Amino acid sequence: MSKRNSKEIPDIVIGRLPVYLRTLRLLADDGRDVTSSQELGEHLGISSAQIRKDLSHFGEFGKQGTGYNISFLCNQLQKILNVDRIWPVVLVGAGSLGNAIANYAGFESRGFRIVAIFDEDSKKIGQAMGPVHVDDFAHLSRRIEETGAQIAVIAVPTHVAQRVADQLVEAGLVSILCYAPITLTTPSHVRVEYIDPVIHFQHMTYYLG
Amino acid sequence: MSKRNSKEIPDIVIGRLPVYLRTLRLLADDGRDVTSSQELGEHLGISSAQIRKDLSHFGEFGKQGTGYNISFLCNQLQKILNVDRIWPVVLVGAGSLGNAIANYAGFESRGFRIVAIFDEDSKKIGQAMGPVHVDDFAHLSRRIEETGAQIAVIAVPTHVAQRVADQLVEAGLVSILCYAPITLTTPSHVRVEYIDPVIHFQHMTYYLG
DNA sequence: GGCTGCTTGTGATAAAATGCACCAAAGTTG
DNA sequence: CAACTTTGGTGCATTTTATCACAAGCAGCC
Repeated sequence: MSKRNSKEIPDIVIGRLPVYLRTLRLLADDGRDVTSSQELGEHLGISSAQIRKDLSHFGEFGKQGTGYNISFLCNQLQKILNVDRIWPVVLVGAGSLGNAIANYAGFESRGFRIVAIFDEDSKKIGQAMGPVHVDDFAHLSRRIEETGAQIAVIAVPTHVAQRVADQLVEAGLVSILCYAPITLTTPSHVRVEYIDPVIHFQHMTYYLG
Repeated sequence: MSKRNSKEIPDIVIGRLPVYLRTLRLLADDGRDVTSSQELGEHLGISSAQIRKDLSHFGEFGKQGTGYNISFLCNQLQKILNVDRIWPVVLVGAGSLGNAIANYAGFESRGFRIVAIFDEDSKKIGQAMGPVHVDDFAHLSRRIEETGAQIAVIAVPTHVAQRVADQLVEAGLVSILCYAPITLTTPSHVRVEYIDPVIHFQHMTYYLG
């Protein structure tokens, strides 16, 4: 039976589902039709029991003796994660990082599309970048309304990141992925996640003695 | 008393230290001299008790009634994380993501320096990119030996990432930061961490219903 | 049809992480 | 200088997370 509604499922479990999905899609690309919690676990470096238990929060997707049908499980995970559709995403910051994100071709197949890019630098406004043209940051609210975006990416220098975040929240966005190396202060209804390579480096160097 | 040697300290604790360090440096840049576990916790959205407990694994850095001297604590954390020096890092992949990483100016102040960039595309080899010129991936081993690098960044397309990882391991690297959306298979002495924005997006969309 | 060999889903159990309460030390105030 | 406030460090309780172990289900085969 498919278990309780969302709220009670641990966030850490939700966090692993995208990794499962990513891996299953790669297996499917390899031509594979079925897999097992054991194979998946070995590939990901986690225990098969954990994978089974994680999935069991949402339903029964496998068959005893056989394992999981890959394309079926992909579909189920996509529904669970709400990526059985395309989410519009706005990007703030048209520097080299913004450019790399805008030009990345791998978003669409996994449920996301960059629908607008903003910057304050008049030299950048109007330039083509990836699928769109750089827009004036002053047009943020209007463009968010037009596109219906709920997700933003911050790729601006550290010292302006908080100000940008404030304006994104003001414009009604509720999910922010922040590449600037700073912890943002936001209202509790806004979910912020962070990407900072140096955090990973420093985690590694601890063990390098 | 400064507690047990490294091995017994939970990895999850180590993972928070770089965030503490990052935040303390920002406070210092703001001209602040002292802070408290409470202030730090509010800023980071975690409990003050957790911060105190995390730090207590390594020694006693605060003063009752006052809190923590920021520059002192920064220095201590830098020593603990071994970033009281500059670590050479090699980057594989000179596409737009590689370019963004190579041009990022924020590494040096936090303990890292890109000392080489590799690609297989002869049109890119020789180009200036950030602080160095793109080198032939075939020269990997030699350049790693010359630079003494132990850390690598993978910024190549998904379908070549595993092959690149194999060669990095072959060349003796023990720490890999992978931007490709794939879980790499490596020997157990190699530490791999991942950055994949879509994983974060999908985590967010779960809650966007 | 009835074995045999796998694999799932899950309740029970173990381990780990977090939060809480307290005390001593340091600073502050009047 | 004494009462009061603030804050870090620490042992304990609680909560969360991961692991174990096994009954039950399915597939293939003789």
